[in-house]
Amino acid sequence: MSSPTHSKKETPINPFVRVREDHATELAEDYLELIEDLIEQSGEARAVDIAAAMGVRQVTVTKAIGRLKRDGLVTAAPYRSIFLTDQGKQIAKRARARHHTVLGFLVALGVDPEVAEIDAEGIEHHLSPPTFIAMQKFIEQQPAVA
Amino acid sequence: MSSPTHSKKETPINPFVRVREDHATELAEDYLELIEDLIEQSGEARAVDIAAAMGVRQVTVTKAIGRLKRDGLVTAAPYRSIFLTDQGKQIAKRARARHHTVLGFLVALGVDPEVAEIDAEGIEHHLSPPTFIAMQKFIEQQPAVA
DNA sequence: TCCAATTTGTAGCCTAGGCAAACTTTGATG
DNA sequence: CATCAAAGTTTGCCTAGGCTACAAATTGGA
Repeated sequence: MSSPTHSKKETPINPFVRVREDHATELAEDYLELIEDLIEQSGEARAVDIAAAMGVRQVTVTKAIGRLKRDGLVTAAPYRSIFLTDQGKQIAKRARARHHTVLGFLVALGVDPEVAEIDAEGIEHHLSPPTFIAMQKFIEQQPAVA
Repeated sequence: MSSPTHSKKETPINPFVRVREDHATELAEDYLELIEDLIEQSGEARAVDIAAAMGVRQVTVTKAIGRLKRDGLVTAAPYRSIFLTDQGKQIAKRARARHHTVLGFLVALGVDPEVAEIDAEGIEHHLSPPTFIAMQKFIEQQPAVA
């Protein structure tokens, strides 16, 4: 059962390597999703609100925004609020869809929504497409939760 | 500002804070579980094998082992192989049980075992007890997967 | 026994992501 | 329009967790 060399982009064979790669993008996704939420809810994304939501100090947000800017995911002028670039919006949208699915899945599994919300945040960045699809199928097949 | 900080700490921690805390212990758990595996499989845990399994350089293993030593989870003399302390064994045992359950759950969900193995590594560190129990129940209720 | 390959350790460097303290900018209010 | 609190930034520090390059110890084979 050696590999039939299906020319797909190589997914890391090593699970630990995969996890390390996931971690590298995970915080960025959380920030982007949060920024989009704040803009929708309150019209703008301010560092003070991001810090409160993330449970970190403002200075930590400043540094994180700097990285997001460097990577072309947000735009931000000093002392002004933060905006997503198109690329940032795309990532935020995918992150939100994934979060929504994982949350729905956990609830369908019977997990309390509050607990599901917390756990979803942890696991949503570590799902390969097949697992994601399996969760979606499970939600669809689920009879009304009694 | 009027509220004098109702100082709760146990439950409703911010999901992002929870994830940060999980990340702090996650690598240690992976190392401990791996070390135990290596000891069982080959009689001893050597840095070179740990490095290969984790997908990192040996120097990275040396540093990680140093942290585990500092935290009382392993013992290791220079140029000798690595052993788990009782506390380390306990953590490894719990980690392995969790891994096994998550893997079984994903497979029961219909995910291909190879994919499940990779995804399990990512998500097993982010499950609260209720979610864990829900997964166990799901496995039990599952009819034999044909 | 001795030597060379393997393995482990050390030194030094890097980025991410945290923090506190001090400073600057903004904007609301008299 | 002066002031001042809130918000944001800068500086400097820390740990975790990666890396390369090199040094030292161990071990197996001739």
